[in-house]
Amino acid sequence: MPTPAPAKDPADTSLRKQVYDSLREALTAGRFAPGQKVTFRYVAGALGVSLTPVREALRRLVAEGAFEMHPNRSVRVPLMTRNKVMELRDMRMALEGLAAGKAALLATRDQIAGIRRAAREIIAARSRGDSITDRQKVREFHFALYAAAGQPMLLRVIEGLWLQTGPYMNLLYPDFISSPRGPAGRVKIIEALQARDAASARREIENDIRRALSYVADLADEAGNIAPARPTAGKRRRNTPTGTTAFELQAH
Amino acid sequence: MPTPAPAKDPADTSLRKQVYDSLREALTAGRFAPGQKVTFRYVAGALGVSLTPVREALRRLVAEGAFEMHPNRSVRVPLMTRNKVMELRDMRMALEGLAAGKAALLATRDQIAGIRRAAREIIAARSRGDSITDRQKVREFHFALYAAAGQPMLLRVIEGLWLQTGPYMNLLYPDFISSPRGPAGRVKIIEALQARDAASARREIENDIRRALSYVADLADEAGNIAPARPTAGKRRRNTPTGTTAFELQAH
DNA sequence: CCTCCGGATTTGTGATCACAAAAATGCATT
DNA sequence: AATGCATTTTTGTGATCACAAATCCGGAGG
Repeated sequence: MPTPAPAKDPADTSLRKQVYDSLREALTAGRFAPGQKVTFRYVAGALGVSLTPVREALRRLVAEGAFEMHPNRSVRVPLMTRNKVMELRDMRMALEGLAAGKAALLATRDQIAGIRRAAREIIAARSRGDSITDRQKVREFHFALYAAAGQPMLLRVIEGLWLQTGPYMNLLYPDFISSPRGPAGRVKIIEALQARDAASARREIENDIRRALSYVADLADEAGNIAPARPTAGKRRRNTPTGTTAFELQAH
Repeated sequence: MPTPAPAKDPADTSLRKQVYDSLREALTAGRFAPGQKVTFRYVAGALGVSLTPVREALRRLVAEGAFEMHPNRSVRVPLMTRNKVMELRDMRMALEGLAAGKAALLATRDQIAGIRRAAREIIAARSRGDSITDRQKVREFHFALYAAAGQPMLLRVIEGLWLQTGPYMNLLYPDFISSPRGPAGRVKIIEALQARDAASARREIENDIRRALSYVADLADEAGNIAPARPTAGKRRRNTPTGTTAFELQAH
């Protein structure tokens, strides 16, 4: 039973961790609107826990940049301006390029096989228009690659950057993924791994990230407004749980 | 009055922030021994606050990698192995090189002046053997440079990496800083800024970090894994606590 | 209709309590 | 003296309470 989530620490059953995972999952799944205010008591109510674990989970996500806390001490989902996306793009190019280069030098046969399998599953999902598993497998492909670099601290930082870009990667669908060069880049990466060609692996990853994030950046204007859905102009009266975007809770 | 500390959010007077700053400062000042256990109640007692703000501050530092939490749910100061230092070295080279390159393209005349001033103060402090202000000014030099890149998210990540390497940078003193190429590198960086030469600025920063962190990495086996460690020896567990370094509190 | 101001409500912060897991301690047995 | 086991102490976790700052809301005055 391969769980899609990294499941980094299966032994941690603390409520704090559960809240953290729930929020993180909801964030990457785009279940929070950019700019939306998130109160401690709302999350606590939605998940049926007290404030204590919610505070710690939310604060950690703030420290990781997944949420941001304003001087008015209110927590919101960050708005992405074009400049911010470009900044994340450059950081990701630098670090994921570094990881890909290391991976090319160190990847075992089994690891390469896993990466190739993820690449195949991306093509399969994409061919049948399943954008959900598409995104999931893209993530799997990348992190299987970076894990092969054998640098856990680097992996953590990269995960943090993905968490920040996560909500906005939905914007790549369905238009961007129709681009012809998508699969070709991954093929080249796998070839680079087999050839132990670090420079090539690095270059291909950098190109991949540059293309995708530049595309996203062009969709974000300076105000942080993004094309799809969410007019958001209208004021919300009370943040009754029905008014805001659903943060579907799993009962406890 | 330029306060040496970044003072990112002067308005935040919460106890949590104060505890966070105290711990961070104590950590970079080397007032915690690597591997030392840090309990919530100890910190709370030392600073005269309740557990609540301590928990949140410590957890944030764990999220940032400044401390690490073991599966036994005990918080400790991380031990740096040689591999970890090398990993941090490569990450810092990538990100700080990126920042330096951007800074070369964007730095204003005033910003360059500030960077040059920090460089002069490094030389002054070093010539009179004042390693405390030496380190402080080195930090100032680097972050003035990176701030000129105008990329706040990048700056945050770099700060996180410095926080992790911080306790071990004491190892550079007093031997390493006698190395002849130290001042020359900074001169070249400033020249690169004036010439708007991004590639050169990047290369010089990378060289600087490579030299310093490689030096630390070679010491890490002894410093990180505690002195004894006969390669063939058996258990020899008990990392003699070195008498619990003082975490000097400021009363409240 | 807009602005400003008052109180009522919401919301983050910090302290305290109760509890369970983990570590430390003491004691008896071999 | 060394080892196994039960007890006590320490320590992290989560819930709850009290409080102050921020926000919201409605009405008076322009």
